Amino acid sequence: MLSTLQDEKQDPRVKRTRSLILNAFMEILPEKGFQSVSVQDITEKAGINRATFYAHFPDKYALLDHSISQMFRQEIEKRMLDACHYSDENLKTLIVTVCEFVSNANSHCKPSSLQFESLVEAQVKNQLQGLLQVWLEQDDSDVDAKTAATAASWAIYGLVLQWSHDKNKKKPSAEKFADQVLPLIAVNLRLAQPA
Amino acid sequence: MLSTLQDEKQDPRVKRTRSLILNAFMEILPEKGFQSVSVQDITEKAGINRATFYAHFPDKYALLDHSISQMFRQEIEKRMLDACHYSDENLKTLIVTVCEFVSNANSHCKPSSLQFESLVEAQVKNQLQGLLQVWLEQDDSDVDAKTAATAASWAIYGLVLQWSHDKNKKKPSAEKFADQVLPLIAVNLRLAQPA
DNA sequence: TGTTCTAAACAACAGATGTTGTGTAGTTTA
DNA sequence: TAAACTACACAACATCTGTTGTTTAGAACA
Repeated sequence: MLSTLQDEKQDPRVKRTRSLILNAFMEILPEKGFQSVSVQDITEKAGINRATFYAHFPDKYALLDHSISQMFRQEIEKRMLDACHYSDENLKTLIVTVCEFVSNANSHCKPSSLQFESLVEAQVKNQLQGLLQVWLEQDDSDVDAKTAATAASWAIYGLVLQWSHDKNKKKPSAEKFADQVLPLIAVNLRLAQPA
Repeated sequence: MLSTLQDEKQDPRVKRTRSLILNAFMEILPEKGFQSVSVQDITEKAGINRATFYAHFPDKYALLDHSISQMFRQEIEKRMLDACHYSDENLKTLIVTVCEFVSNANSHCKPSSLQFESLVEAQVKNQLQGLLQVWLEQDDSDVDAKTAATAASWAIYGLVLQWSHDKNKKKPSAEKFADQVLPLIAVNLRLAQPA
């Protein structure tokens, strides 16, 4: 399921234990939800001693943060968004990716909680911002890449969250939604002038 | 310091205890920082029993959320931003307000923590979004107020946060910063078309 | 293969959270 | 003004977190 991160030589026990923790966490999350899962729950499921958990992660929040980061990065890599340049088509794919990711995160972790959602948010926004900034810097335009990437990544996330919380029967598909908001985002990516 | 919220008839003990909690919290926060302050600390400072705290707030996070909400609302009301209409001038004032609020929050609560910052963020964004939506709905244009307010409030917060974390010697003042990002935000508030 | 190093198990502890039932005190009502 | 209602104090409890020192077991090294 979750592949190991570090390709360099690592003590096999460390890799094994870390993998046990991550796998146990991903199994238990849909059952219990993030808020009510405890470190004790996770370590029981993983079959390791609770004190060992703290050698790998400072707390369950760090574990969630790491898991989200890894999963979202996989979604980006799967679509090769990290290896392409800025275009409206790629921006649309990015927005759809975020839609799908947020929807999946919320439906596989019931009941959701504020802390869960804010960690998902922080992680996804961070990666969005990094990616958009790289895209813009490759583009050789005179836009302030950092400012543009910040405004756009935050706006994307805000809009996606609103879309994902939409209980309306007429809620558009992720594709249609992305088409609708694309102009709004694209203009941010063009308008930020260097100070 | 903190005024009571409920103007309707409320048991004086409830008001008194609540006020003790809020005041104690605001006193202890700059000393200890949010992360290391405990409910026990707060109730000791307030001179009430710990179990009583839970009759008023489910946890310290809810207490922080409530405090931020109230303080930010006061900042909005102080500048009468809740009683005016949308204009570039008022939008600029709003951005400056957020800058000042975020700067003050971060400097009066050292060491800051992720959870503190994400609660400040959630609360400020929420109020920003509400206010911008009201402004746009009053404006009688054909823009999708909700979408525009979402994109803009998130972009404002993202940009302000980046500004507030800027360690650069040449960091612009809040006023100058607001001038710089105003075009970026303003265009969001004009571009969201009804679906 | 034996030695050294490192990760994990284990038990125990202190501190904090969240809850509960009972008694006390303050407020409201008739 | 007494009775009824409600908020708070209090003590106790279970659960969880984070930490620590010691022992055991696995991995790396010579």
